[in-house]
Amino acid sequence: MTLRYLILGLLTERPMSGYDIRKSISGSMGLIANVSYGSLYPALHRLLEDGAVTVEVELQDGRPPRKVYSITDDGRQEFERWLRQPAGADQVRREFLLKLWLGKTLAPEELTNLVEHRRREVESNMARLNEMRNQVGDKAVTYTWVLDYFAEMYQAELRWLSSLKERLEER
Amino acid sequence: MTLRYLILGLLTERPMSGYDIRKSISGSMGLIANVSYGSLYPALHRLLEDGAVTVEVELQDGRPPRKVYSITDDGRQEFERWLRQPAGADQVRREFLLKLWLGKTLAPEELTNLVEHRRREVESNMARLNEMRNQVGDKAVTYTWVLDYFAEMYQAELRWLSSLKERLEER
DNA sequence: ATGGGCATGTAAATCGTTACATGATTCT
DNA sequence: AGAATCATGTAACGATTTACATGCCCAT
Repeated sequence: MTLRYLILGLLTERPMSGYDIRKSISGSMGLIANVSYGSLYPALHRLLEDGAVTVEVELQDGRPPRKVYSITDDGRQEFERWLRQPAGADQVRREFLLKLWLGKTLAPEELTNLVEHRRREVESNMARLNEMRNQVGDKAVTYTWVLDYFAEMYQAELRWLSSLKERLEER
Repeated sequence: MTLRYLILGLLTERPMSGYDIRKSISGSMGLIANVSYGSLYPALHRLLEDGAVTVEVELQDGRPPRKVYSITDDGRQEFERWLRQPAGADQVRREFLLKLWLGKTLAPEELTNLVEHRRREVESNMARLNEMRNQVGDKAVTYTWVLDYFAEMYQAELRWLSSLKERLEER
């Protein structure tokens, strides 16, 4: 259901095709959302049916036609209503934590592997985050705040991971 | 799919009924997982079909019979295999962040509301976490590690929230 | 008496991913 | 020559939530 509002939110900035939306999400918003066409296109059709968006087909030669969606007043209102409603609870699943939690039969070096693997992942996420920071461009302030959020989280996790590593080495 | 392994993991400790499993999860594991009966019972039936668990029915008077599930050797092996496989990517959705990200039309005080609301939630999560810490009992060490993880994360988020609040007050 | 705990389950609805289908153009 | 980009979509499958259905016991 949040995909609906994510789309509406993006369309408040400028009209876009499904393809554009996809690119936009996996680009700058890749950290908090990711979408496949299999969910995106049906969601757009649904929004159209509900009158929250309109389409205009742009014919191109040598390319499939682009269907450019624009948000309507109704859509804007729906989006603004959602924005002001209290946010739903987080839905988080970290398989890594589950394995750690249930991993009491793992040998110390297997635990170390698990932890090391995680560390590498967090570090690669952090690298990606820093790239984003270097190309902020004309994005809204709120964008930088969200980047800061992830920076804090990654740093905290790295701290935790290294203290965990120490405890594992002490045996 | 992780529900399958979560169940198996819990059953390595002791045989349990579906009801027990549910309680156990929403108790000590409430932070990383939550399960409804609508997914739990079918998952148990599936495990039984696959020979990963066995059942024994305990008749009780004045109560519905308990179906107590025990893990089989096959189930144990499957669980151990899963445990040693690299963990899948995190799946995280924080509606709060999405609203912040898209909230460029929100007035400063509306943003403040959003942030304050979030702070209260994080703090109540932290209180819940501290309760858990006080009743660790005979849980495995890995349990405390996971608790530490959440403590770090909550603290980091609170830091971020207060710096955000300051920036909002500066206008 | 009313709500919560005990205890099982099914059905419908929702949400999302993966894989498939198509096909031209441009970059390496 | 082959990969990536542009651009749309559907179908099958999988996971999960919510609501429904049932019914006794115990504490307030």
